[in-house]
Amino acid sequence: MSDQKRLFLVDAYALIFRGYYAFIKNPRINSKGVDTSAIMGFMNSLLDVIKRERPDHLAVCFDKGGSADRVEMFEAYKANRDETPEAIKVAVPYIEQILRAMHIPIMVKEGFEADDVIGTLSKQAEKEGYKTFMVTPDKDFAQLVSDNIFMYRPVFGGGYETWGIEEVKKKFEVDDPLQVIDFLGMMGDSSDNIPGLPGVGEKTAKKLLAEYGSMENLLANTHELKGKMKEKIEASKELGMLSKKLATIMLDVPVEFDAKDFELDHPDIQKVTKIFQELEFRQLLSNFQKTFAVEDSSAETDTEETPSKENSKTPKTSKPSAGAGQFSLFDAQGNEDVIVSTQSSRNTSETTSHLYQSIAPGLATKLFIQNLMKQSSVCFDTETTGIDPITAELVGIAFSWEVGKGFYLPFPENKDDAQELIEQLRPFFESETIEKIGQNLKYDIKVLRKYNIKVKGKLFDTMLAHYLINPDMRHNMDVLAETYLNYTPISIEELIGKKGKNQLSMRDVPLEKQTEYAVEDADVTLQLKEHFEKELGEANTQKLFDDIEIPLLRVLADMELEGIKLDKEFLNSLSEELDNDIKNLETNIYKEAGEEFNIASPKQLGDILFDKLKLVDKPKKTKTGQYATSEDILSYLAKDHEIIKHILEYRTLAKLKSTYVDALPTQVEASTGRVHTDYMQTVAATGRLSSNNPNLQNIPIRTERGRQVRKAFIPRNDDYTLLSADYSQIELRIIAALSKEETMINAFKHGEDIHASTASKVFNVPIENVTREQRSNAKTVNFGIIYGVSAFGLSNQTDLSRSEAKELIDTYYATYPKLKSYISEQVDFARDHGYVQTVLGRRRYLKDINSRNAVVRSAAERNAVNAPIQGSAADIIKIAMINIYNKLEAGNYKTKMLLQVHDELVFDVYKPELDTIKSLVKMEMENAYKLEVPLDVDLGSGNNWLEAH
DNA sequence: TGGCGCTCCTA
DNA sequence: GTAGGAGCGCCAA
Repeated sequence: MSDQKRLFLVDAYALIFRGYYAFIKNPRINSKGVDTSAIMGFMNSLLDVIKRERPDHLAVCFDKGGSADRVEMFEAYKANRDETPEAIKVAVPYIEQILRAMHIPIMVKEGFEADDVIGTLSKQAEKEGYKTFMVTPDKDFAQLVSDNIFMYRPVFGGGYETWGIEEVKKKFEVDDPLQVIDFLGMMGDSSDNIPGLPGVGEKTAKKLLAEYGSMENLLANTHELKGKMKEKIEASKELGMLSKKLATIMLDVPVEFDAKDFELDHPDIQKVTKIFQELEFRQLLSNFQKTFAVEDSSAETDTEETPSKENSKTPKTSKPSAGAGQFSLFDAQGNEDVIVSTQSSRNTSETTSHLYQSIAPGLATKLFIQNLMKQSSVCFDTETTGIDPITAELVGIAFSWEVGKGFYLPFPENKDDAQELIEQLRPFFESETIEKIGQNLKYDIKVLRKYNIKVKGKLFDTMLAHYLINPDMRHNMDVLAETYLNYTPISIEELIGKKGKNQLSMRDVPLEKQTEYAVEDADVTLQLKEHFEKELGEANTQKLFDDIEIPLLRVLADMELEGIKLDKEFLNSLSEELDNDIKNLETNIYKEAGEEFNIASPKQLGDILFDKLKLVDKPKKTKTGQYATSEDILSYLAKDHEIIKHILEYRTLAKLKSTYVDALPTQVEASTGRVHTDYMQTVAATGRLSSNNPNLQNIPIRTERGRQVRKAFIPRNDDYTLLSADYSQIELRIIAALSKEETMINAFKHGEDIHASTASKVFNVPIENVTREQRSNAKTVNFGIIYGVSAFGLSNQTDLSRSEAKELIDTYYATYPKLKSYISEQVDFARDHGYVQTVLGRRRYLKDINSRNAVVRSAAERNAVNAPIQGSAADIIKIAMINIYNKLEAGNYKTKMLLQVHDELVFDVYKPELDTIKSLVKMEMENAYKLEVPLDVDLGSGNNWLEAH
């Protein structure tokens, strides 16, 4: 950096609002009931800027009395801004007080906005040779950017970005920062009540700006525009010029830049401390003291007066220059071989006594591990730098084996040192005899696997336990602790802040806090385990837990870490093709509609189709009062209107492009070059898995165009091939077996086409004479049964009328009488017991089964029918997965299991192993569970997922 | 910036 | 009629 002097001008209200909204979900209320969110948010940002940048000159600018000039120009200007929230009103006097105590000048000018004050000051400072940084998130300021004036913007996820001329040009697609005024004038700004040109949003504004360069030039050439846009803009020329004026920041405010006055001075630490204590800002106070520690010796005196523990532990030698609030993880210098007790009680819950200790490196760690190895059952919890286990690094591990007590082992940031430490723990994690307890162990296992540690021995996962005990509830630790232990753990947000704005990494949290948080989690998890252990036995789900969910956890961890290879180039070319077609459709649709609009907006689309084009007399509406434009409604109209056909195709292609073709390549993990989905083992109430980030269980297959996406999923290299194995009609087989419906069982035993067989019986024709339509209707009823049919639903799904549908269902039940009685037995069972269960005893509780509300009750009854079927199918494939996994491990195969899609498994097969694997997989899947109906598995292999099908 | 509604993809 | 996840538009806090 040059020795040019640097001036920082802070936009007070913008940062206050930002701070306030950052805490909107759980506002900071102190013991006196004052909402301090806004003050805290603002002070955090201010200290952050000072700490990072150490400015020579600094001032904070406020608005006062709104802009008289602007209000005169446009009466609606800022008129219908919402009432300022109470917390912000309270905040301002406090902030002014603090700023005065910090000796930071406050700039306000009656009748001017902070924008104008900052604009004027920065131009003045520029003339005097300063570099000015405008601290604000507000994009309006971009118009002021020059060679010596920059925006200093807090960004999503923490940190700041500096916008110079180049950045502004790029962001706004302009040639000169001054054009930002034209841009804002065209687009408008609802929060500032700048009206903008009607129908012009961000995209159009950029387009117009690129073409015309300025508002004036655009308005002078409106004859070149066409269609609706031409009309609208021509009618709004005055509004356009007005908007531009409103967006212009004034540079002639009567304020004076005074270099001396703006110099960043030593704060009056005592005064600031007093205010912070009054507000109960402990963390902020210690942060403040650290920031100014070197410059003012009174900081140390003050520190001792502070009652808070973390402050008394603030290392007095730590210089701010050492980095952004970094705390050495091993700050127990001089006695590093001793176990250091950090805190012995929580500030918030005095009712709970506990002893949480952090372990220093060296001898203390050795002694700790010796002790650890003597335990028979230990709860542990890893703390990492992020939530994605593939990129996250260990920050520490908490251990607990006695309620109320526990230890925290911090990990060094250096990779080699971290590996060295984890090696010391290897005997523990790989011990077959020590039981490991955790909440969501799949995560910890994946993290540890990256350090080349395979967790062995018995496992107890409290999240999985609770999933079996009560699948309909949520299973995160905070909820469980509150429900079962009547205890509220420290929230992660308290530690690292809300996600997004300035969220810290666990590594930035002081060791004492890490210890409290991490060990508390381990302690709570241990207590939950004791609780759930009993309940598992009572619910008779112990076997399901021990034999299915726990073993499956390791299987899933491996599948997720493995990931699947994606052909990015292929998707890119697919994207281009789609883009082409979408653009063509767009042109056609606009032509047919007579104007341009956002086809992706159901609202706008509905207005065009039904208000403007009046395609239907009485259009259907959704419950929110919009016109319904869903696929089934539109396809009904498609034969009469060309535009509908185009819209439907547009939607299909746009969806395909945005959800799959464009999204998937961005989900490829850089370090592995593969996509790693995350299987959720505890969300589906029926026992199924779900998949996300990305969801690989909903990759298109039904349409020709859509299924192309599957070609992008490929084997790891030429030595491998993809194998897909899927259960044929597993749910129908299950219902046939459970209901003991002989007719259906026999059809399966004879390998008949089940839908044709059903049609033949229901319509009373020989199976070879079944028509396509008959088969299709039979198929719909077959599926309907699984979902809990109604005549209404069936008639909606087919061309049949309500009464025809009812007749079909009646005949169906007459053909399969046992099926009918099975269904009523399930409902009766649910009424009597309050739950239904799968073949393995997985329960789903149905609290609404006896509801007096018929709609609610019917829904529960459908669940009573469907849950055991869907759930049993889930049970069966889970067994198959575990068995296959074990065989693959035992046989040391190179083949890996990659994906599960409810009734399908996908493998990356080493070609020489293909035949063996095929029969192994088929064998394990078909024999995973014995039913009276044979299970049948179809296999396919190929160079991509589509070919494998 | 977050949540909700709508739509659409899967088994 | 069952079970999910995700992208987009839109509006509010």
